[in-house]
Amino acid sequence: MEYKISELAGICNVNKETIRYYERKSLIPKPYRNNSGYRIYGDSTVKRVSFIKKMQDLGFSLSEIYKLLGIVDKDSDRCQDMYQFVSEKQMDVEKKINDLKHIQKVLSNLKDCCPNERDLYACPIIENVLDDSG
Amino acid sequence: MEYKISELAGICNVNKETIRYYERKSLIPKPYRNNSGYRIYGDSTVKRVSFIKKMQDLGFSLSEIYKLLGIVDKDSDRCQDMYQFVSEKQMDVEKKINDLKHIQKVLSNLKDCCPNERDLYACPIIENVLDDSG
DNA sequence: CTTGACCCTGTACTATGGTACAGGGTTTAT
DNA sequence: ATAAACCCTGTACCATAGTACAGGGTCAAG
Repeated sequence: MEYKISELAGICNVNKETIRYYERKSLIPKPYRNNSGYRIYGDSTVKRVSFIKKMQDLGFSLSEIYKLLGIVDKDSDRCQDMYQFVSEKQMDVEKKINDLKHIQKVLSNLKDCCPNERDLYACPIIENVLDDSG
Repeated sequence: MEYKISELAGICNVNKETIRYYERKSLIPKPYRNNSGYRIYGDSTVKRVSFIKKMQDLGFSLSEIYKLLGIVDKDSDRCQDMYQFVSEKQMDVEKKINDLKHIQKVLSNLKDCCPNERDLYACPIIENVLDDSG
């Protein structure tokens, strides 16, 4: 399948300016241009933009994602120190999961303890986040 | 205990400009000032700044944190719609944990499959992130 | 054959979350 | 009593991740 920029943007649920921005930042390859100079994308770019968005949601920065995409692109420069980079990310992700589980408990307590919307501001539970977060 | 701005910043491991920035943004209360106009903080601010940093690491924005702190401050304005806000955040957090678990698997596969650092850029596993991320 | 919906480039602007001065006062150690 | 190491305000600047707009070309329908 072939897509013009707005179609790609629509499928990936991003602004088309974002697509051009990713191109400037070399996060996606320079696409084929038709006779009018329009950018024409294939399915691999759909996947790639979706991947970028996914990773971003999970707290990876665009420069980290750029590095990870070095593997996809088989770019030996960007793959320098990739092993260590992946190891560090593993630890980050581990920690993030644990912290999020804690937050999950706190949010859940927050609701259980104050089922009445009006009472929330007096709820003592939020203090636990502070107490446990050190 | 009482702390001057640099002490607070040191304990919380943030820049002292960040502390003043949080004050401007009303994320921390305006502190007591001594005779020289110096900001003097107590332990509650240590907790509060730590909480802010913790939540930030977990993907909450400062404006979301501001809202959550409305409970601590018993501010009925900021607590408007808090119940719904917390419910939404619960779902976000749930989703984030699941996605991070997936990333964890991918990162782990990435290392297992290519124990030689030089081979990483040829590793086929990263494609899975793309394939599974839709 | 023109109107509207696209596309292009280039540049400027935005929000978020800080960070870095400049220009001045205070405190502390020698 | 003076230098180093703090503190103050105010403003400017930075990176990240976009978003908007000006000024112009292209294409498809009526």
